[in-house]
Amino acid sequence: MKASPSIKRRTVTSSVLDLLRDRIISGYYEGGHQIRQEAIADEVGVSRIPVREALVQLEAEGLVVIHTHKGAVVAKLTPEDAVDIFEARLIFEPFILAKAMEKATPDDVERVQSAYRDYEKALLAGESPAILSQLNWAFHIALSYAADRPRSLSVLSTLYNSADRYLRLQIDAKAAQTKALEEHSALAQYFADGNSSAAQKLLKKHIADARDDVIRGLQHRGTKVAS
Amino acid sequence: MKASPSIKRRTVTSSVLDLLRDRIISGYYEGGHQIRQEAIADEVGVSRIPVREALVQLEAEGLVVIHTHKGAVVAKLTPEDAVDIFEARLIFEPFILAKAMEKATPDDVERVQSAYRDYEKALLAGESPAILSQLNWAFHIALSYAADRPRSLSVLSTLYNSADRYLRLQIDAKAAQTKALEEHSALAQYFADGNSSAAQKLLKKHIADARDDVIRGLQHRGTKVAS
DNA sequence: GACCCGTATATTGAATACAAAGCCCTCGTT
DNA sequence: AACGAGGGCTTTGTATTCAATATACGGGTC
Repeated sequence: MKASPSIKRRTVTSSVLDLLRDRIISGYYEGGHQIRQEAIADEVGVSRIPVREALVQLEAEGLVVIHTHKGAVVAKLTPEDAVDIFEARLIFEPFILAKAMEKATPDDVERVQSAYRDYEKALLAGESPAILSQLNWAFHIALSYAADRPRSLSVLSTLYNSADRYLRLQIDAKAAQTKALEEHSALAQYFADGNSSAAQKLLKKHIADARDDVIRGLQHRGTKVAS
Repeated sequence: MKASPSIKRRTVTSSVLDLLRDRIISGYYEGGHQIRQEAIADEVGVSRIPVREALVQLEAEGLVVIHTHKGAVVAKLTPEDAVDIFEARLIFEPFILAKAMEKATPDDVERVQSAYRDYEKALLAGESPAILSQLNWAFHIALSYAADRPRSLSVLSTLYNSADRYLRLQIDAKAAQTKALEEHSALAQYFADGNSSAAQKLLKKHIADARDDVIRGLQHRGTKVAS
């Protein structure tokens, strides 16, 4: 089974899907925002059918909630939801990492190193949060790649997208990004050394810290986001 | 499998979704089976639109794979996929169980007991595999309910549906069901006693055994299913 | 003035109709 | 006979159109 998600030809539905997902994750659409099918359709210059299908997929990803005959609303960001997501990652990612490290080849090690360098380069270049987020995720993907577990990867990917929404509203994004870089450096080293237990431990801390930062941030914002 | 019975009004898409999901999980559609939109539409007496939307959701659940301009194919059952799914559950479910037990109230205990009795009753009554599977899942849901983690539950639910496909082709279903009943009994007891570590340990064994049974079964069937 | 109920409108759900891509078979060439 | 080009057929992707439902507004009643 060759996991090749890119073989899918570009379709209108997928374009709309990417557009909407990006707007939700980036915070352009805030939690509670109602997404009107026709508004999107008119804006992009397509019919409502691809928009509908994109929304269905977004609901499966947990980014929107669809109420029958009432339409799609961007999922709200709450502390409870953040804990739900980040702790799921907390349990899951180190497990996948362990599986990956069991089977990792030199190519896999190089993939991790490369992903690390890409992130570092982008951070130093002062790239946008969107770019950094993407490369951050690419690094985590690289860590998991060798596990060769499409299902688990899919679960992780969904969780990450939702987690990213919370990460994007960090107050001091710069500090978080720099901290991430340092931890990625160590993770990449442990990966290369085959030190699985150290890698897992650090990854857990990495995610737990992110969770705590997010929670703190949400409390700081008060009820503004919750409701 | 009725995730949200009361909230969402019954829609054609959801009916088709349930129908197709059921056919895939039950094995009526084998892995590799091509699902023609128009065939389903004609059979049910609806247009292709709801069928398409149902297929999109099924792809998100990992039950079908959609190739652009080529259509939907029922996901194949392979040993690698089974390991992927069952080990994801193996890591995830005990974690959710622990979270649930931290917060469980007497009502939650009663919910687990009730789910256990329902399964026992159905097994003794010689109910169909479909019914037993549903009640089996209902028991696991009951164990997780108190955790109050919708995201994690959703992940678990998806994993379980796919896992169920493998469980359904067990050679000796009766033996597995009886074994499950015994383990459920002990799990329910640990839950009631608040013995979290014992419960987690048993749940892990429960899932690991299921994984091993499934793998054995797949090997026994040889290449017939794999290809 | 508050509340209930019907109607009007906006928005989604589904069906029909049209466009485009993939597949398969034929036919011609070598 | 093997191979490749082309065309027709099948199936999916998208647009357009019609139907059903929820929300908002207004009139009537107490």
